[in-house]
Amino acid sequence: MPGRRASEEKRREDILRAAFAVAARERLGGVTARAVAAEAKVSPGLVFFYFESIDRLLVELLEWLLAQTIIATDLGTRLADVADPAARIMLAIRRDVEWLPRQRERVELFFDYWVLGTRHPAIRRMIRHGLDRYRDGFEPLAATLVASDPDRYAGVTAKGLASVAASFVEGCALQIVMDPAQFDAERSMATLSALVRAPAGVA
Amino acid sequence: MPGRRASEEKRREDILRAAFAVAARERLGGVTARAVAAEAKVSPGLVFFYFESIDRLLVELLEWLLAQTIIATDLGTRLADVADPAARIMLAIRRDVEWLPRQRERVELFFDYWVLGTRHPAIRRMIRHGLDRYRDGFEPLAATLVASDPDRYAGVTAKGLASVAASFVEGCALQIVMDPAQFDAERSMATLSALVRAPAGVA
DNA sequence: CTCGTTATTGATTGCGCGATCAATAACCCC
DNA sequence: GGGGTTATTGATCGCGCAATCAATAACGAG
Repeated sequence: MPGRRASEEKRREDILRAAFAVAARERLGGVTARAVAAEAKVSPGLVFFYFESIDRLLVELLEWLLAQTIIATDLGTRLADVADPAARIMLAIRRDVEWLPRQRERVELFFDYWVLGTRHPAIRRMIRHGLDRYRDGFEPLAATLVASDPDRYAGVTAKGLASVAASFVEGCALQIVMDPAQFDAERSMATLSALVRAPAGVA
Repeated sequence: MPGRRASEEKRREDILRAAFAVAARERLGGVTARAVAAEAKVSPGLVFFYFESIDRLLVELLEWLLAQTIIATDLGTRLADVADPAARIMLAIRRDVEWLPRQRERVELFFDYWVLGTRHPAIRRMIRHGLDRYRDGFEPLAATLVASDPDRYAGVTAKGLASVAASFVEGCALQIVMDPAQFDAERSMATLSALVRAPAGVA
């Protein structure tokens, strides 16, 4: 029945949360006005009252998701406790790789958005920005590492190392989402450490 | 006008090629019966005559694509000419990373399929299999490398190394598709080589 | 030349989607 | 408690899609 119920931000957030619930369950393709409305227990029309279009809703959902996830990544930062620069960056990588399987729904959603972004300029920009931020997060760690032993890391730049680290983690994400059983995070981490001859990042 | 024209495999292939043309231009979402039919200059109905459903068409297109691409990867195999095992695997990685930007359409298509695969079991299996094959392609190279200097590569297994190499290349693919201008393949390769202290794979 | 076969057509059906909007019920203020 | 405001509804429109199918034109066989 029509009429005022909740107002302003409350409903917006309800609907966004509902959209996330639907997306987590049925992926981006399942996020339709009707499905979101049903999940939020409102009428389809209300979705368009708060978000002018489904497109707009998707953009705002991605914003919400990015904000949330970056915070989550910053949590548990005891990286500073690790003295050895090599061990520190390995730990950072390990932490991220181990985080992936636990947040598989979310990672899958990111890939959905990633693909959507290849055609949707606004989303593309947001994803780019997200990836850039992720990569840049490695840069201070990489810089410290390179500075700590210039001979060993001759030819390695902080930017280059950050980029390689990001590529590696993102590649792991791909494999994990597609076939979690097949992917052996421990083996990959051990291999990486042995390759680079650095501590494996086990705290 | 109805009637017999070409028959059997000819039309099937026409339609598959048309589907690929459409997909390359407009991505998987653009592959509709109408669009493919228009591209192949036949009527929409004919698409269903040869492929029972659009789903089926997409599966066969992926098969076609995988077959083609694996062949393409095998081409130019002068890897055997490179004596040093480390240089050889680095060259393999470099070759793939440099291939990515040139075949961006195709890579984007793979990602479309990848997303589709997260909900479509048959496609998921095919993509998994493709990724496995890709990873396994590194394994002989990795095995030779490890065997060539067991001390240096203590703790590195062929499987682990192959997996790491695949993750890295796949991560590069992600970044390249999203932001080709930003991604510096040369820098990444140089960093990787310096990290592993192996020749950079420039022939 | 004819007749059966078959590849091909295009109109059609049904569906789910995004989006719109007039009607309406809940709320606030005076 | 009445009237203006606004959040909310649900029926509705138009669209593009996958899929169906009766009609039909091209062909081969005899």
